[in-house]
Amino acid sequence: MTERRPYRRESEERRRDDLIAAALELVAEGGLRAATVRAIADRAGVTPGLIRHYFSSKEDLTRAAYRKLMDSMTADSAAVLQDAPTDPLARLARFVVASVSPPVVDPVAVGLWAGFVHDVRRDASMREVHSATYLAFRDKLQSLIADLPRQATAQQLRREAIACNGLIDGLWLEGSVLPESFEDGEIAAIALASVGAILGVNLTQAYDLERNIL
Amino acid sequence: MTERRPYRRESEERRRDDLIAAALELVAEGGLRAATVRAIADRAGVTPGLIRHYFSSKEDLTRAAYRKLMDSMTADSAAVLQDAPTDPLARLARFVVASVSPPVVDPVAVGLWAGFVHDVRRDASMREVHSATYLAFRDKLQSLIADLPRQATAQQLRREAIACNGLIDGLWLEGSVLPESFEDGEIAAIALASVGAILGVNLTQAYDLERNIL
DNA sequence: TTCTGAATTACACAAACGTATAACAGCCGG
DNA sequence: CCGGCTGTTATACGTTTGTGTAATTCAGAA
Repeated sequence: MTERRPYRRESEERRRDDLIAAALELVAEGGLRAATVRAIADRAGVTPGLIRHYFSSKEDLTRAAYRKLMDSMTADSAAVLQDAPTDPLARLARFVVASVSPPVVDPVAVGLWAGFVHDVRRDASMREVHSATYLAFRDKLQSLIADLPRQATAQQLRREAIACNGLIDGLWLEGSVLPESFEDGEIAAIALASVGAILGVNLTQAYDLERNIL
Repeated sequence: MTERRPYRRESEERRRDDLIAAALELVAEGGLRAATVRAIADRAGVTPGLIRHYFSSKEDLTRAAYRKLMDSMTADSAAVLQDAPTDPLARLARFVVASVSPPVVDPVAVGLWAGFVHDVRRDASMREVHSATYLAFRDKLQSLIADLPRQATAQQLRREAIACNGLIDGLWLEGSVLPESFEDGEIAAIALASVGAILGVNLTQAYDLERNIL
């Protein structure tokens, strides 16, 4: 007659969220390899069997976790523009800076992203999630660029958006993987100057101006 | 009396190289998870035990494979400048284009890189390999920029190199993960235009000019 | 040709993996 | 206060993992 572990019954939504959160933590720390059924259950404070009660397989949980990650990333970048200024230059400047600063730039996020790369390339449904998120971010960037007081063709707009998005991604990558190689604010300053150069506008000035007003 | 598998004795270098190559193939295909001792041995045409004869542990083999990957990447980028023109603008243009074109831009390479990210962050020796390779590439880029007929301070040079490197990395990433989202040569054209804009020079023209001469 | 030693195979082992199933216990409607 | 539904735990199974060790066989030296 051994003691049986006491437990609480939780709502399905709560349990699924907890399990997904636990899985993401583990993937961030040690890659998908570290996110075993037992480790996830332990982190979430339940026993392994419960996972299969809420997810038909470990792969199912993995997909759910990836969706959650991507959704929260898009939400973060969108939140920056919530109370943004009306001046197009200042809006773009703020968006750029936010994209290469914490919490977006974060070793954990890169680890998470890297952990899913292989599954994204293999699994069609995960690739779809990835593609949608990526294009949503780029489209938002492109709309911010289109609002600038300039003249530009559609093709030029597209290419500028791709370039700026690539620059942001690259700086996001480097800043996250090798954070000790850069001074505070250096990446943000570089991002502003470079995006401004690509677009032919002065983002640095726009950012500083709006900052001083506040 | 079962039949024992026949085999050939090979040099240590040959065997180590084969095992490393097999490990890299598997990591590229399915991440570190797929690179099991047995799978690597099978791919290399030997039995699993042999791996531990040449590598003290699987982790040891992993480190060796990562070093090999990074070394070959630096070698690839260096090879581009082997028979490069003398004009600084044309040299930089060629380097930029090569960095965002095959074989550098390659889904396999991104998969490989992503597969190692976690181990890079955890293991000090792997982080050192990563850091050295990254900085070597950026330094090369910075020296190419410094050769341009312009005036620039040391800090400005550093930041321009970081920006261009980030842009190249980002385009490398996007072009590799979502190759179907871009037309042929589009990424190269974007890279030339954007790097040129960041540095205040016309790289597109320099690239086309040198191309027409050949 | 024979001998020797090192490269290679073969086998074994404990731990950890994802999965399946049955037993328990918390909680809601009576 | 009490059944019964089901969320949850417990346990077990077959596979695969990395690793350790002994047996074998290839290739060069003598």
